[in-house]
Amino acid sequence: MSSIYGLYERLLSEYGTQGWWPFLDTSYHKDDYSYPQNSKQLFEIYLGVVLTQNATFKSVVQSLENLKSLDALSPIKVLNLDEHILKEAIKPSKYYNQKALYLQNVAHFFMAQNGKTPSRADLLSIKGIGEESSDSILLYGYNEPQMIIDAYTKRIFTHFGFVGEGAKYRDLKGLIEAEFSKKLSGKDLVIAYQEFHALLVEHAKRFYSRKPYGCSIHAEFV
DNA sequence: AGCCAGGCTACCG
DNA sequence: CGGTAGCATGGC
Repeated sequence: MSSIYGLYERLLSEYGTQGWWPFLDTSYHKDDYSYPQNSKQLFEIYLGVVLTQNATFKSVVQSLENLKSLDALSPIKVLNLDEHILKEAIKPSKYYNQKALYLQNVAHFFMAQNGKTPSRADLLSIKGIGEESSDSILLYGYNEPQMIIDAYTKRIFTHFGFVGEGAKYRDLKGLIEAEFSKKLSGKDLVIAYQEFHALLVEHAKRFYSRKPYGCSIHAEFV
């Protein structure tokens, strides 16, 4: 087995389903893909997406808990929060000056959206939301079939030889989506993208933090 | 004690 | 367009 889909199946058998996104809401259960179920959970994804940019999972949880203790997990409350307080709350997630602005931007956007599903272009127009953040919001927030490409995905795919060093975001996204959309559709496709992304992160945390890369799974695909 | 985290914007050529 | 400096904390 040497296909990209084969890697997905192999990682799934290795680590199992990850059932992923919301950081704070403990009502979220693995293998239940019906989330987010309300506006609060949806906005938490927007917050998490911004905070997680080049930051660790732990630090994002810390920041979200700080915001929660300030009762500032809703867009209007983020906007009403004193800027200094907001920055202090999200400090663990780095770049707090930039991210405070980004959080205000997504809060405005979220309210203007009024429940509608945004387009990818709309999301990209927000200062602070790039390609990965857009796809994360669409895939986990709105269950739209958009594969997320992050630094780990690129690292693993380059190491496996699926793409060259110079591959760009759209190259990786196109490659994966072309193969997956031939095999799956509808909700199954969304779930596969969610799980594949989460599995790549899990795998990368174990084996792709530091060179030399590689593990037994890589050897199976050479 | 360093190294490095699930990026993005602005600005360079 | 493609490439990269700057952002800037804290866990391991």
